[in-house]
Amino acid sequence: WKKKYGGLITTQIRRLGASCDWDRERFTLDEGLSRAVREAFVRLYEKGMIYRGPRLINWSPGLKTAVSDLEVEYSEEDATLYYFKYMIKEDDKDEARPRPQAGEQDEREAHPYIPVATIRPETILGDTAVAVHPEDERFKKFIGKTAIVPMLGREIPIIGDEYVSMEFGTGALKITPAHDPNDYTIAQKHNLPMISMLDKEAKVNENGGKYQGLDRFEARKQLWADMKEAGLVIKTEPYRTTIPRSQRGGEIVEPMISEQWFVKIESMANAGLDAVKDGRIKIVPERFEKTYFNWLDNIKDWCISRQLWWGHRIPVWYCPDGHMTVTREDPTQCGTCGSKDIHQDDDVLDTWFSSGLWPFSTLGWPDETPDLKYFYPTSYMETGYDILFFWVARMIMSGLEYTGEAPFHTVYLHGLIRDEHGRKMSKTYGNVIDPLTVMDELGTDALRFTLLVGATPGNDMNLSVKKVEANRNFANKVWNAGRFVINAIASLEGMQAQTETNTQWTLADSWIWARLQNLIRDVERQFQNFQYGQAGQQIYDFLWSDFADWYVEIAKNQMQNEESRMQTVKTLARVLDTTLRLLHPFTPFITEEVWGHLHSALRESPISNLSKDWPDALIVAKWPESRNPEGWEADKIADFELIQEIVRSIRNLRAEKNVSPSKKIAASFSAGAKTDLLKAQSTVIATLAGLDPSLITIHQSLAEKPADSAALVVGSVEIYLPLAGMVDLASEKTRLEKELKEAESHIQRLENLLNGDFAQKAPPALVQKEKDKLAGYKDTAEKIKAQLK
RNA sequence: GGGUGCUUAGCUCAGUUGGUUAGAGCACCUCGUUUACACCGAGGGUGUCGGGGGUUCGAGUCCCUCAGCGCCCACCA
Repeated sequence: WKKKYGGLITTQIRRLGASCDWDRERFTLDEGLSRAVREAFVRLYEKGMIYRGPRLINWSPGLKTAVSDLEVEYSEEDATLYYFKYMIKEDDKDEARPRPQAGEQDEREAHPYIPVATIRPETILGDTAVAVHPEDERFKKFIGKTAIVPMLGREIPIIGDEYVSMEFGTGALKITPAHDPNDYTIAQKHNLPMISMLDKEAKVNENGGKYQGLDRFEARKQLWADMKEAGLVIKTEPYRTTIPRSQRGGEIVEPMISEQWFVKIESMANAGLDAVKDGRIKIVPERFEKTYFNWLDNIKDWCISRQLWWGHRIPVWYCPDGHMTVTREDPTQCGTCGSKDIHQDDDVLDTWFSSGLWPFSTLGWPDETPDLKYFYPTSYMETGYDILFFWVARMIMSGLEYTGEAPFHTVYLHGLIRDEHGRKMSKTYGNVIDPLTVMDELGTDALRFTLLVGATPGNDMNLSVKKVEANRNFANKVWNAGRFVINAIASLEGMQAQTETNTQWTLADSWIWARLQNLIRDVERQFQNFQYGQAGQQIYDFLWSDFADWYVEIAKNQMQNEESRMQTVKTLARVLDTTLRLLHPFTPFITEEVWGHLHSALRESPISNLSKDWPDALIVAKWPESRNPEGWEADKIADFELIQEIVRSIRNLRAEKNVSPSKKIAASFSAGAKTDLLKAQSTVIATLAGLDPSLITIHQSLAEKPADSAALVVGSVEIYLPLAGMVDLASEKTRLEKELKEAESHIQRLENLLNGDFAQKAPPALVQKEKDKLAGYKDTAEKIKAQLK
């Protein structure tokens, strides 16, 4: 069974591209791990931290096992509240009481009772007291007297306890210590007997008189019917309450007294608290530390026994005299009396008992193996927040208890995946997204990228196929960008290798390289802060917008020219290489594939020295590092951004005027201080904006504004596009006026800002930045005004 | 009841220590047969950042408060 299902799980994990050392795969019932479990149990036992005792536990009648509090789910459901009479014993009646007359009040005097309400009438069979509030004027006179259990006739005391709320229900409470946690607590306080009235299948047992053998719900019906017959029933009413159900089976869980094994948890819990409080362990996101503290502060002893066939058996042997033998090796005789007639405890351990040992049981503990020395303590624990208590807290407690060290220094918690509207995925809704199907249809990389980029730590994520599709498109973009670069490398065939020194980098070359350096730094920073989604998003934007939409388009042009072809291809290859490295953890398959092709293309090319230090596979290639300081080449970036703005505004105008994209048009620039820059970049501008290179004029200033032209102002640069026949003077005026208004509103805003306290109190660099901006807008506004004239 | 998170474009969501004119994908509209990609390219519209108050030169971001939704924990029979 394990081979089949365990194999399925690891197949899925491999399919997702998890990069694990599969030789170290471990299963919780492996011999080594089992030995660790035995060692852990015996150690705790020898320290007196494990005990066996009666305890009210959550019993699952279907699974026939105890389930932990954490495995119980409460759901609000419709139920019935049953009101009935707890008759006071006749003998206790006041002798001086007057004879009953007609009417209820008198009758009640004659046959006094306490009204009680319950949701589970069958538990009446296990009642051992009736409790009222000691200050309750209605009932306090009954305290110390005796009540009669309906149908059974058993006599039970009436007690006073402040736990009882006078306002709720009837103000009186029946006490069933063996089947209710609160009643259990009250019973212990008052030394009440505990009567179990259900067996392991939740049928009434021998304590239930004539109801013995009935299922709990059947007994409820019958008992109530009989009580009705006997005149003990007051009424029933519908009631909404929370019902405890088993997380696994879904059936109603029954609190029951049972013999179980427990771990005294207090010292382990305190150690676990300290490790997070003093920073030895950090939980990401931080808010879960509070949740963790709250749980450990209120923790109860850990019930570690389970009545299942599946698991590590509890290593305790009993002899007929009841001696217990607890040893690391299976014993052949009783450790106390030597009896050979011994049998092992039937119960197994809670699965989390063994899972809690995982960080070191997998490494050979308790032996001081080389693996244990090298890998323990581990570093990061990555898991879903839903098992913070089940698993993480127990690994921390166990790690500290058995090894004296925190098992890891950081816990990173991810959220749960829901459907696109935030609902839990369930078969009933039909909203389940099967990851295998998604991977088949859209690719593993697309799914991985979606999961990584769409999620923020500790927050649930709504997954939709649409998102995966968008990222499939991205993977396609990576593929095609790769194809372009590889073809570009092939186009160098026959060229002589150049030395680096005579290379002239263009503005675009410098810009994309500087942007890449910024990207490397940003991604590094995002990773440090566990912002994996942000990191992925930035790489996505860089590759798609900066590299593919801008640089590749410019590169096409630069490659036309024999002289600049080689250095352009070099830049293409270098940028692609670095981007693929950054992207690899997100989309390992396609990046590995593209990189492999890139590698072999380079090897055969005149620029093969670019790849001379590369390993055989991207997965083991060095992670990129930026050696350039923050702000490096900021002026080049600013220059290029001006070119981008110019191109965008020309494209914008063309779209507005419906100029066919294939039509190459003329343009005049009045560029002022940017004249040299624009002259150098005129080919770039022409290519990207659809201008005719031979019809471009760039001057510092224009004596005369070209007639019949549309005018644009980008920063301090004026652009004139002679669109004879397409330019309507009136609409041009409107457009320019609109732009002027916009510039003026910026000027207004900035002037207000700079005249306020901002100038004095804000950091000077920031103030200067705003001042520069103001100057820019003023310049723009002046130019637009001139054009309007 | 205690705790915690969410509320940002039509939809699903980013927005890292408070600092430009708040972003993305999808959807929508216009244009495009440029030899990497139509799973594409160019352009376009949409926001009282849930309401109110406060701190600050400056708030989507910090504090208080109210409302709605979700989750965790505890469960008054």
